[in-house]
Amino acid sequence: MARPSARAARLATKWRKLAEQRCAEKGERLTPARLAVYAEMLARGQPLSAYELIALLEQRQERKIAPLTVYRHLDFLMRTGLVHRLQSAQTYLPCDHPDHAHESQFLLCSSCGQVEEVESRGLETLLSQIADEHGFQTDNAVVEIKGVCGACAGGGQD
Amino acid sequence: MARPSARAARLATKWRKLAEQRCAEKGERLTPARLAVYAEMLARGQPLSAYELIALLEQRQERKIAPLTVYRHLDFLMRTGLVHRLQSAQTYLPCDHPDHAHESQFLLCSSCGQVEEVESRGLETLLSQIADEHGFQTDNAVVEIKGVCGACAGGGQD
DNA sequence: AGTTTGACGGTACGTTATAACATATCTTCT
DNA sequence: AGAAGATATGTTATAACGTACCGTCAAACT
Repeated sequence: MARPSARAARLATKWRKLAEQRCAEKGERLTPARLAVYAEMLARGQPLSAYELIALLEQRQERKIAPLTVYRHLDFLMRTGLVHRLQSAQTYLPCDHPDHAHESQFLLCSSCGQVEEVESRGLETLLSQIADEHGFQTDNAVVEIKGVCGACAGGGQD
Repeated sequence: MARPSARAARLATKWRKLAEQRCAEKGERLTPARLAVYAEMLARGQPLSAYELIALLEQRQERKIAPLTVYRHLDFLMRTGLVHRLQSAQTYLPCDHPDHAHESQFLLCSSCGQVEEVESRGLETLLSQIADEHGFQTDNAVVEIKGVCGACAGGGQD
C-alpha cells in the first residue's frame, strides 16, 4: 500500500473532520469502509463513475469489491452531503463545500473534464420562482451547465 | 396518472407536420420507423425509458425490436429537437414546443410522474451569466427541477 | 451503372444500478 | 456483561441502460 504524502495526510485529516461533523449532525456512522471510498474520491479530485471507483478501490485494497458495496457507500456519502452525483454524466464527485448543507450547480468542461461547483442563491431563487409560477413545490433542482472552461478555451486547443 | 391524453392530444394535432418541418430544416429523413417511435412516445404523453419504449413498440408491432434500433431512433429524434432526454431519470419525452429550437427546463413531479417543460429566457440569461463569471463558455445547460405538482399537492392523491 | 451515404436489423457485449439474502458489528437497555 | 434491535457489510444474481461490430438494403449523387 502506498503511503500518502504528508500534505495529502493533512488534507485527508481536514476532510475527515468535516465528514465526522456531518455524520454527527445526521446521526450517521462514519466507518472505515465509507471513509476509504471518500478518501479515494478525494485523492482523484475528478468525477468518477461507480465502476471506476470500484477498480481504484480494488487496486488499492487488493481485493474484490462488489458494485453494491460501492453504491451503498455512495448513497451514504450523498445522504450526508459529502458527495454529489452528476446526473448527466452518471459520475460522482466530492462536494467542494462540505461544511454546510446546500444545493449545488455545476459547470462541466467538455474538454478537460474538470468540474466547478458553484452556489448561486440568485439562481436558486429564480428556480423556486419558476416552480411557483407553475404551481410546483420544489424539492431540489439539478443544474449542470456544459461548456468549455477558461483554461481550455484560452489555452488555444479546441 | 393524471392526464396523459390531454398533452398527447394537443401535440398529436400538429406533431407530424412539425416533424416533417424539422427534418426538412436539418436535412434529415423522416422514415416510418422513426415516425413510429415518435408516435408511440406521443401516445403515452409521459416520460418513457428506452426499454419501456421497446416493450410498447414490440407489443404494437408484434415483433422483436433491438435496443440499438430504438436508441438510434431516439438519437434522431433528439438531434431534430423532437424529443428530450431527462438526464436525472434516464427517460425520454416528446418536446412540448417542437416548433422552434430551444433550451428547455423541466419540472418533474415525483408523485404523478408528469413533466412540465418550460422555457425561461431569464433563467437562460442567468445561467450564461454564472458561466461567464467563472470563465466558462456555455454550450448547453441541464435544468431539472424536482418536486410535487399542483394537482398532486392539492388533490392529495397521486 | 457504380459509388457513396444513411437507415435498419441482429448478436453480443459493456456499463450502471439494484434485489435478495446472509452475516457481522455497533448501540442501547436492563 | 448479555440480549435485542438497528445498522453496516458481504455475496451472488439479475435488472436496467447503452454501445460495438457486422451485414444488408435503399436512396441519392456522380
